[in-house]
Amino acid sequence: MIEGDASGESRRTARRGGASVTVSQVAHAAGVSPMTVSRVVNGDPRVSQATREKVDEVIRDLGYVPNPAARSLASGRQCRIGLLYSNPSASYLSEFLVGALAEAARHDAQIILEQCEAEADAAALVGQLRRHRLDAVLLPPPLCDDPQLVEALVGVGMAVAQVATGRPAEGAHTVCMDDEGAAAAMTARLIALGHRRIGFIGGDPRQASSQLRLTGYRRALAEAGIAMEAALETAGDYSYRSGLASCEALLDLAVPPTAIFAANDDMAAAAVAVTHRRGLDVPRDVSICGFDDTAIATTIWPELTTVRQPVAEMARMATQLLAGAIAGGAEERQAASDESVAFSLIARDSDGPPQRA
Amino acid sequence: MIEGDASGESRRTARRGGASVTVSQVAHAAGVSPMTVSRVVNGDPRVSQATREKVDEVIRDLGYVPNPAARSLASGRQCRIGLLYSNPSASYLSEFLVGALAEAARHDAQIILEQCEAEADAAALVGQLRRHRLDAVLLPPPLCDDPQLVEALVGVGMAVAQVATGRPAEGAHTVCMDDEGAAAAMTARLIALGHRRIGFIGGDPRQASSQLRLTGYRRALAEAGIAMEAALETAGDYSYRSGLASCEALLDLAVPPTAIFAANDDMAAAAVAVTHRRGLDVPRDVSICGFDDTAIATTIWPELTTVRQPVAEMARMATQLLAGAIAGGAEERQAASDESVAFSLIARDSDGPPQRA
DNA sequence: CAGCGGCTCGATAGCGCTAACAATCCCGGG
DNA sequence: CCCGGGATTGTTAGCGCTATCGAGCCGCTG
Repeated sequence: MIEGDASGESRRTARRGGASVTVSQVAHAAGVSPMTVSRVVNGDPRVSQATREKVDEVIRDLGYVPNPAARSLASGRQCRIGLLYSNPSASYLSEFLVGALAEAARHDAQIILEQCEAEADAAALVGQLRRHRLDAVLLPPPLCDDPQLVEALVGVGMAVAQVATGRPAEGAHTVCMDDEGAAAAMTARLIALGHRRIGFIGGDPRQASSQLRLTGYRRALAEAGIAMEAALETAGDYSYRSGLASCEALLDLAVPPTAIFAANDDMAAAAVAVTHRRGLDVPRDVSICGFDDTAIATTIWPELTTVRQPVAEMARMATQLLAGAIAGGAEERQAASDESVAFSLIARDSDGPPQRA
Repeated sequence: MIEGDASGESRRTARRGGASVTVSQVAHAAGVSPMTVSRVVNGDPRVSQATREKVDEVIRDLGYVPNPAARSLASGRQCRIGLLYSNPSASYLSEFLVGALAEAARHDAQIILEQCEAEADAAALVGQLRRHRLDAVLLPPPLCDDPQLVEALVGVGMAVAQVATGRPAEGAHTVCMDDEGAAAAMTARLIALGHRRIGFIGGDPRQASSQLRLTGYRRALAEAGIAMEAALETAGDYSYRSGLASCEALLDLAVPPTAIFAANDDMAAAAVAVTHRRGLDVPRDVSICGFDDTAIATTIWPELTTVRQPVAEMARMATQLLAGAIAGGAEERQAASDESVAFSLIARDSDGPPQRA
């Protein structure tokens, strides 16, 4: 009897830990019904300006925050997004996760990580996903390039977003960057700096991006009227080790290139290491450019001139697409959208004009 | 009459998209009450073996999966864990996230990323966290070493887990690795290989781990009866750039060290680069060891011998601690536990016995 | 054989929120 | 002055699950 409403409140908090404010409390304080509060919170347009302001004020005063569990239970709309990954580089995954999680928080969506081997049986995988009650799936490379997997996922009615894929699938959302254009732009940059012999270190041929980047490189050369030379195109696989070997081969040429463009930063970093070991300076003797703008690009010295692939932004967009698709229901899910993000060239310290021999 | 409950089902799915199986359906099919199904699902011991088996079977047949939203609404226990990060390295964050998310999925907990500047006002931050309805906070380095922040968080009754902190706070859970012991072990390894002059590249003095690693290095030297030498201890700040400078200084000594132990992998990678650029071989001329086993350790060549800090595992444990604390309620939250994980030495190709001069 | 405690299990009543529909109000036209 | 219709707000009834309490049942003691 010491506190008037203690019994009511203690009863409520008996089960729960936090004494959280509910719609009813807000409604009572604002002199409206809980439904109206709900409408205000959800931005329903059919609420008068006056009411909206009053409710908003009470919400602020009381520090009301909607309970997401109750919300998704009542509305029947929930949002669990699986992120299937196999073995992308740590920095890629990290940036991807940051983007996806940031957007997920805005939609009260949950991101569920799902490790998955590339060779896994698609059917078994789908079963696993259902067991986790996933409504949508985020597919970063290289998984996004597996047509069987994507098809199986779309087949069971899941919203699917392929990020940075080279093989857009029917019914799946895609968020891509113009890899070819970016590679062409970087090559053109080197040409503009005065380079005529530009070596290229290719990526893993099993990933679609590799081909696109090579094509971009060739296109830029062609547009500048520079003859292609097979010896200047070496085959890597996106690993540092392969970059080492490729760069050695390039520098061993009778007439070595004055610039090397690697299809990712790891290989570019390897090229820098090889070049240094040979007593050459970067960029004075050899210009070296990378691709992706991953952590290693700014870790090593000199910092790499590279193409910035906005991974976080792409993950964010993909997540948004999925959240929208889930909220919109089956109809909108059909209208899979293809978004594209802009790349940008990040000029740092690893390239410059060729040495005047 | 072909399907008895067809009408009921269609009515139910009118609102919702997915025709998900509910407890009631399972209960009906198993001939028990919904409550009993709930008990089985939650592993309540007060259910007879026979009933449990029957229900389990039906659950499997129907593919029932509990609805997490309903569950957390009904039980009042929800689990939103904030992950405050400032600017850790991408690979660290990535591994951390993977561990945390994996464990979070097991507890139906949600991880919410919260970017946060180190200088941010603790009070303002706490408000922000409440707005996101966080129940617990995961604090990776370097944020975990901010006493004000931790205190403020614990003060408002949030469960807090400091990961890899050097400053355990009252009332916070901690998950740590024995940095000092690991540094000592690595140093001892180099000594065992025959090295007597071992250079050390220190980390950012503002982070607690730096001091611990330096202490471990010194302890191992002392235990081996090797005199310490100030010139062999250089000051870095965990960045590649600082590793470059420190390594140059070390190799410029009148009698350069035969081995270099860097307090993290980035600086060790820089040391490898400098050594190579001087025309020296690693490990033949200089052994180089790192710390953390981040991506760069296996990216560069030779791959670094380093200390593996099980970041994912630590994040996993921290998340588990938090999930437990939230589920347990206020009483258990008091009993903040301090877990410790084992480090391990990863021997790769960057170290070996000193050259017989 | 009444009575008691332990073991299972079911009925009830919400958790906080929102769809769907009902009610109300205000306005101008008939 | 009454009525239809748009704009605004309230009422009802759950969403799927679980906390709580009580009912039924057993074997046991006195």
